Amino acid sequence: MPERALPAQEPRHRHAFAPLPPLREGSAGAGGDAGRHARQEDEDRLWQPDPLLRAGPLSPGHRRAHGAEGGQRGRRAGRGPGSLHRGVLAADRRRPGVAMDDENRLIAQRKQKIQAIRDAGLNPYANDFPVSLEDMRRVGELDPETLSGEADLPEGAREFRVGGRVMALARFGKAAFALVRQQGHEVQLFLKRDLLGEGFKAFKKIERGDFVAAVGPAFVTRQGKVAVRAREFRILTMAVRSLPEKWHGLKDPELRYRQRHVDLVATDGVAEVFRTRARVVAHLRRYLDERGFVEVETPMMHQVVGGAAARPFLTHHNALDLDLKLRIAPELYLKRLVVGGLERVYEIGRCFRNEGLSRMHNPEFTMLEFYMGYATYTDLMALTEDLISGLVTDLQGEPRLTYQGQQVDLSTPWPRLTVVEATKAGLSLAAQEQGFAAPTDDDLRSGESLGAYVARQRLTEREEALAQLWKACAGWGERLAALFETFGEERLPADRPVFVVDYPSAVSPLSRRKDDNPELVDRFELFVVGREIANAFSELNDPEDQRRRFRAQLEARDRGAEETMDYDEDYCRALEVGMPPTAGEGIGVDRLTMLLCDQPSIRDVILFPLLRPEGAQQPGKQEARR
RNA sequence: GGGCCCAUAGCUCAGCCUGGUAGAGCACCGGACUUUUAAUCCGUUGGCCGAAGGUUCAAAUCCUUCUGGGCUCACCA
Repeated sequence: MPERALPAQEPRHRHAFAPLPPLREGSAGAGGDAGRHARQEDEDRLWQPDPLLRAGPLSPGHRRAHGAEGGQRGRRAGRGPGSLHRGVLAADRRRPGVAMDDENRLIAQRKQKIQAIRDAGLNPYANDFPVSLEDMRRVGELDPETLSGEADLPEGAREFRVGGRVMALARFGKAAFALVRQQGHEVQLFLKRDLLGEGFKAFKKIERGDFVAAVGPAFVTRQGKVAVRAREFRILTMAVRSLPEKWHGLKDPELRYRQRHVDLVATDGVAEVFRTRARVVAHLRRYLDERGFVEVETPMMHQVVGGAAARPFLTHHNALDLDLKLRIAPELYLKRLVVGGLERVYEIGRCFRNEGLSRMHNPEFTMLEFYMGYATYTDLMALTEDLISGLVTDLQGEPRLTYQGQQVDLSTPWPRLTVVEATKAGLSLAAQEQGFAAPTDDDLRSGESLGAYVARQRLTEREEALAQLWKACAGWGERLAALFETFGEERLPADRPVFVVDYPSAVSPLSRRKDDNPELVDRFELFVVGREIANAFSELNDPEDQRRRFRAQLEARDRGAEETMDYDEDYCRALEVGMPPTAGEGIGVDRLTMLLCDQPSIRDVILFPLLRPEGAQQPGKQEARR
């Protein structure tokens, strides 16, 4: 079935995306320092594709480290220091772009060191000493078991040009070890005074956090580790501000999010999360590209909000004197493209919803939406299984993951439950926990019977969340959806992904009704560990029914529903041009990344999550007026 | 927005209940040490205890307000 529905396209298609040929030597050096580039061997070209850079599975140990870290943060919640007004790390956030008054002893000492380097005739911000990432990797791949010891190194042994940020320093009087890191690769340098001579004086000024480079052969230390014995040593860049403590790293969540650059350097595993996120996005893109989907970019500034139920951000275009809203979803534009003949189309991009923040919600978030002509929501379930289990296998080496201690088996096919089944199961579990009567099939049959059941069991008194929803609910579909959200979602099986199918048409204004039951639509949502990861349906392409659904949204708004869709007549007109039978799906990229990186908060997978501005105007310490 | 909790050295944290001169580890600075793995040893330096107000002879500590943050509930993916 998947094979029929989702054929990978012919090679012809892939050729259209073949990588550009490498730049030629002359072009890159034009107008610049030709000697700088001439020094490197061809294989070391900075811009060349790297045959060694393969996307392998994450090591299990690495993932465990993430989990432990997340747990520790959880336990420490609320205990971290919050003041941000005096620290080395905090100070320049208070006055970005303004002369600092946060000189402290550490910074003054660093500046003195930088001056001392200048006084010695050296450049503390040098860029004339190339280092080879290729060499970094090669040193990293050397096996201490087979590498000959120091005494065995022949004269003229292979030398490596390595360098990066100093992450650890162990100094002795006349020798030292420095662990340097570049692009995730770490190499240990061994520096001896009698080998370096004058260069050792420069080394004396180095601290953790500075960038250095060295050239020399590799050897095995007495501790059995590979290191590069520096024959030549250079300072590349000196840092003015010191890094957080190496052992504890940066714990204060606010500092971590506000100064992600420091977090990335200092907190173990953070850089890896964002490298993995990039691989997730690349995988999604590659998967869709290979199957003939066209990537597009549709407007983010909308005049009519649609495609989801959410409140938008408002903005304004001056020249047109036009009020605009940041998009809450690209859906209606993408389907216009299906009408236009881009029958496999997708967009990966930011959406904006003007709502509260939580561990699961950031006001701007990244969504993949794709539409597939001549397909149904059933086809998309198969595609989703294939896509996500393949992604997990690519990253983990097997279709299995652990999220916050919960093991999830992603081997396909995944179980499917109807909304009615999931609601009944959830209510039955809740009934056992809380001592009320489980619903019968008759209770779930109509809006009236649901209302009677909820009243009889006093469910709105038990669940404040339901009470909120219930007020704006009318009819079977809305009431069932409210009960599913309150009682069903969080009680779904957690050890497997679950497709919840057959949503009520009343809560699915853009979905196609089921042929055998117009109260239901051809729609599913994918839940993993009780979290909604994807939402998909066969698209409604009957323009008259679409108009009725939009009108129903307006009626719901009048009843007090806060988040409803605008009536989009232009979209209905597009449907009148004719949209082929189509299925579409949205996948929350941030939430998917949370699962794959075992991160507890959406803020841990967004580089710069929205934070309140630092508006603390302190009386007596007012900033200069401008 | 509601509830609970938090803010002390560059970083990670004690001290607060029970008010009486501000502490530790790491980092930094000085010294010793030519194979370290959170190196070790010796000696220094470093704080408007988030801000403002109050109680008190005396406040990091008790009270109030403010600012920022975390968790959680509600809406949404």
